[in-house]
Amino acid sequence: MAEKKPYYITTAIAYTSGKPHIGNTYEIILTDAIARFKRSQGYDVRFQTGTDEHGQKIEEKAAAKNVTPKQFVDGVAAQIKDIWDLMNISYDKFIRTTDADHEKQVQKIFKKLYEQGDIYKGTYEGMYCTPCEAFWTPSQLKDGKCPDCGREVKPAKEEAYFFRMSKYADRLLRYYDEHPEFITPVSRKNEMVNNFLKPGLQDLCVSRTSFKWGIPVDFDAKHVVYVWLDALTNYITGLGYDADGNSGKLFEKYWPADVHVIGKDIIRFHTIYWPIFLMALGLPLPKQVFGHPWLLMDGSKMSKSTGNVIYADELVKVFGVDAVRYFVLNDMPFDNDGNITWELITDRVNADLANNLGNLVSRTAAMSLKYFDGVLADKGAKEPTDDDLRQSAVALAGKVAAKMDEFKISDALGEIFSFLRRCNKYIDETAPWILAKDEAKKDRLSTVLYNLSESIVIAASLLQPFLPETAEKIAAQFNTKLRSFDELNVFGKIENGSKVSPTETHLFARRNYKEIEAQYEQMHAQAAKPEQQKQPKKSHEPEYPAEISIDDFAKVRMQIAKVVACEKVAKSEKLLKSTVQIGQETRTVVSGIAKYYAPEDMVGRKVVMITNLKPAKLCGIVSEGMILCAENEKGELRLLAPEKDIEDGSGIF
RNA sequence: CGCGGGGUGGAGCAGUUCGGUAGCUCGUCGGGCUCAUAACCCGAAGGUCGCAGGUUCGAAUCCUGCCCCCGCAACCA
Repeated sequence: MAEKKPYYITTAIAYTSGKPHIGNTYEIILTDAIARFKRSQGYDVRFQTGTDEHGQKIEEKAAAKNVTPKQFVDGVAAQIKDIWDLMNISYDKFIRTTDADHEKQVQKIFKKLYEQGDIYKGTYEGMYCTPCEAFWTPSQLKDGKCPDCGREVKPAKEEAYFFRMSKYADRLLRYYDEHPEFITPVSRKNEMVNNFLKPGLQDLCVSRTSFKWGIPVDFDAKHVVYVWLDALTNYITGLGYDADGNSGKLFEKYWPADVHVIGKDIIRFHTIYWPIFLMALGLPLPKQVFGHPWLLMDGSKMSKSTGNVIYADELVKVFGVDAVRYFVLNDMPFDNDGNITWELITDRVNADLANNLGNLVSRTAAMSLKYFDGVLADKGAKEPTDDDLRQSAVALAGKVAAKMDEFKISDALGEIFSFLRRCNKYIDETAPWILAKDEAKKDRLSTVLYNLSESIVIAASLLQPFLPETAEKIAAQFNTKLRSFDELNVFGKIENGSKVSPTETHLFARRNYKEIEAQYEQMHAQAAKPEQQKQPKKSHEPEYPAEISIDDFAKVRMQIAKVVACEKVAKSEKLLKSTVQIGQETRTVVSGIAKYYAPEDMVGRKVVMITNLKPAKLCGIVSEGMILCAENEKGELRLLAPEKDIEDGSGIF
């Protein structure tokens, strides 16, 4: 037997800052489908995923929850793993950047690069943006602010280690040229070249002293390794790479990776920094980096603060694992962002999975049982229409593989489902129920049902990478096994005399959207109803406790305030900065009402204000309170005002 | 001029690299069938391909200008 060809595929490791939503989960499903497909083609696949667990953000989140960073990431990593398992992900290795062997290797790699002169110690003098953990040169600043986040930066000097990126830039460009498939889709390549390589690569700062939750630089304890050097190397440490040259067998076998599947937002790290790190280590570069698009919720990016997050486990509760896998795989365009709504997924599941696939299986099985007690047999009673079906069936694997080679998952599924449609049509063409009425046509009827069953099993075998559970169920119903890829060019492998089992439950139930809506509401008793999503896209209903005590209410100090001056906050669409009089006191308050009130409308008004709210900085202005407004579903705002005039400073009870 | 993505029948998308009769799925309407999960099969209606110019025998596709949407970032006290 020929040696199986190795195939190493990875996802980006998930950042353990919180529970991943369906958009994050898409990546692992996508990678799983590719990995399973390659396995079915006979590759010796190794599929690695995992979690990225270091960094300042984690340190802060853990502190906020009063747990150690390690406790915090243990919790989130377990949650992530649960979701991966729920989604039936066939990973071979789940690496965590807090794994002892990974940490040790990162330290060794850092040291090695330092000793060979690729990493050097320097001082960073520049403008530091605390939230971004990033230094910027004066020329990089935008209006004197952080070009990344727009916030204030302050001059700072810090000892830091740097990586000599520029040294490798030419080699990298050459690699791009010699390997046109390296960055997929290609449209992203130009972005990298024009934005980062052509202007000249800056040396990259690869250590931090501003926080502790990271892998310590072992020869300089003040420093922790910059998170990208830590995270990216997971792809080799997970294979047992050793910087001293004692790498394990897995590494020898699987490196370089065949493909890193990642989100389009981190293409830069995977196509510039990662290859350069590898060059410095003297290792071959990954063959391909596939930057997939994002899954959007009803047209906008999912985020907790906008309240439009959908989680995989919720979807699974409603639709089942394979339906969710199918939806994200099928509805994601190749290089455009995809879109998910409860309505879209309902329609998709009904049309493709219940009507086309499920019903085909169910009607075929039902007829076999009804006419032949479930016994399948090719009686050789052929007719011309069979040829087209059989040809389509044996051609299918090749078509699917061609699409998969380009990572056009949706197109690959499209091939399979259009074949299933062909099968449904075949039933119409042959009209088995008419054949059944004529005893002389028994053999023809048997042949027709055999052809159908055979076609279904072929389709199911090809569906296995995408819908693993469903494919197994179909094979079980036809009392056969799913076929490997290279068995799919033959039509007629079901043994004569095999038996079909009755349909116990449908593969996929047809769902109506109202039902889904009700179920969703049940899960989210408090959250916005699906059909309301469209209007207040950005509004988010706070979750109120059922009741509060009078003491809770008494904590809020509200007073009448008089607006004495007001101006628009430059650089902001929504903010007004008002100066208000509250009795003797004057305060500044920033309010997000610019769309509904002009500054000149505000001056002279008496408004209701919370005066003991902790001051907060908005757009660099300290806001010392909150002006109360009513907000309707459309997000329109109306100021609250005393019904008759009353002195400013008056309390509200 | 911050960076990036996008605007194609009611919905979701393909087609744009290398110009040549505008395509798929869903929905709608009409018909057929009854094995099947109100399913399946056939047919039809429905598009000035964001707008305006230009190049060309010919533009969704190339060029110029403009409009709108979204993401990043900021932000709703």
